[in-house]
Amino acid sequence: MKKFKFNITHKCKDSKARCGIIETLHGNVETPIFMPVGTLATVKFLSPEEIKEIGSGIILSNTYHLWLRPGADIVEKAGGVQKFMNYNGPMLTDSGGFQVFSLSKHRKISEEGVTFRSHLNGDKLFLSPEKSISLQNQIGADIIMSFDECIPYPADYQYAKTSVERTLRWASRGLNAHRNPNQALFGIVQGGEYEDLREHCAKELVKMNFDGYSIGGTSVGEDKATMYKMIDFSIKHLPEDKPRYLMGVGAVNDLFEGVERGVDMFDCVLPTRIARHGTLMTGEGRINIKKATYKEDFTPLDTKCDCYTCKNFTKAYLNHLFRCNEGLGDRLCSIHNLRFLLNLMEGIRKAIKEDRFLEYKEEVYKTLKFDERGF
RNA sequence: GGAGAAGUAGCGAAGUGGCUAAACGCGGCUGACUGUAACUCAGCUCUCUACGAGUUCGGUGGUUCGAAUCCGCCCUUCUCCA
Repeated sequence: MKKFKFNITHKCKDSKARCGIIETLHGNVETPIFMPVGTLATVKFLSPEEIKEIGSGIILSNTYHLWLRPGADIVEKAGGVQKFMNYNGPMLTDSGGFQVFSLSKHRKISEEGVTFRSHLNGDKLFLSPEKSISLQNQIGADIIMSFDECIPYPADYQYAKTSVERTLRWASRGLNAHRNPNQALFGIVQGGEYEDLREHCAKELVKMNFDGYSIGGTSVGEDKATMYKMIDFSIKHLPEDKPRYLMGVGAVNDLFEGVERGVDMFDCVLPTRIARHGTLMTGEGRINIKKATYKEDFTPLDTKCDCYTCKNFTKAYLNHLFRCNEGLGDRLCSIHNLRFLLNLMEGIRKAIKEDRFLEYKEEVYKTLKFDERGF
C-alpha cells in the first residue's frame, strides 16, 4: 500500500489552477506549492527549524550530489535523508537528470546512461536510470524523479526527438527498477520547444502510469513565452488527478503562469541563490542589498513581510553583513526570499479556494513592479 | 648627531630607459543569477566635452629622440648605531 496520495480539493472556475493535498509518509502538503532546494541535504544556511518556520511544506534534494558526497549508502545508514539532516517533513529528490544539462562539459550520454566526470575530483562516474532510482531508493525521499535528459534551448529537432525517445526508455527502465513502494515516482516530460514531442512524451509517460508528472527542460535559457508554451504543450496531455511539477521554476510571474496552467509543484534555486548574492524579492521588486544606498537605511526589507528577517532587522544591517561577508546575511536573506515566495503561494492557494485566482494574479502584478525577468 | 632603506592610483604591492595609464590583490561601484560545479560570476574603478584626448608614479631641476625607471638637490617615512 503506497503512502503517497494526491487529492484535488478545489478547481479554479476561470483557469486551470487547482488546489490539492499531497499526502506522504512524512506529512501532507497543500498545493500549489513552492519547494525550497536543498541540494546537499541542506537548504544552504538554514536549519531545519528555520525551514519549518518559513512555512515550507516540502523540500528538494539531489541524487547526484548526495551520491558523490557523502554517498547514498551513508544516507541510507543514517536512516534516510530526513533523519540524516534532522528534517522530519516531506522531501523530494531530483534524479540527476538536470546535471546531464548543467554538467554538460563533464559528461557523455549513451543509451545505457550518462558518464560523468565528477565536478569534485574528476572521478569517472556512471549514472543510469536504474542506478539513479536505486540511489533514490537508498536516499529515501518521499517523491523521487525519473532519470531524464534535460536538453538545452534551443535544441535541434532531430536531437530533441532522439533525446525524448531515450528519456522515455529511461523512464520505463526506472519504473521497473523502483523498489520502494513508499516513494512516489514521477515521470518527466521533455521534448524541448516542440509541441509534437512534448505531446508524444507526455502521452507515453501517462501510459506508464507514474504517481505524478514533471515538466522538465524549462528555464534553460528560453524566453518566457517559449517556456509557457512548453508548459502548455506538456500539461494538456497529463491526467487531472495526478500532481504536475514544473521543475526549476521560481520567478514570481512564472509561478503565476504555471499555476494558471494547472501546475501543482515548483522548485527553484533562485530565491536562495540570489539571496546569498544579496538580491532580495520585495514588494518593490528585486533589490540588491549590497548597494550603497542601503548603507544608512534603517527600515525593514519589506514592511509587508512577516518573516523573521523583516520583523527584526534593517536594510542597513543586512548591507553591513554582506559587506563583511558574514554568513548571517546569507541566512537572513535566504529566509526572507523563501518566505516571500511561500507567502505568495499561500496567497495563490487562498485565492483559488475563493475562486479569485485571476483577480489575485492581477493584483499582485499591479503591486509588484515586475521587470522583464518577472523579478 | 651618524649609518642604512624606502616613497607607484583609496589601501597593499609589481614594475628599474620605449611593448606602461602602469600587473596583481584588497577595498569601492554596477550588473547577472530559474530541477545549485554558485557565500558565485561578469564589468567598471586617474581626469575629461570619453570608439578619442589630457595629466600621472614624493617635489623639483637635469640627461635622453624617449624617464615611474638614469643623475643632482630638496621634502617625508622607517630601521639601526650613538
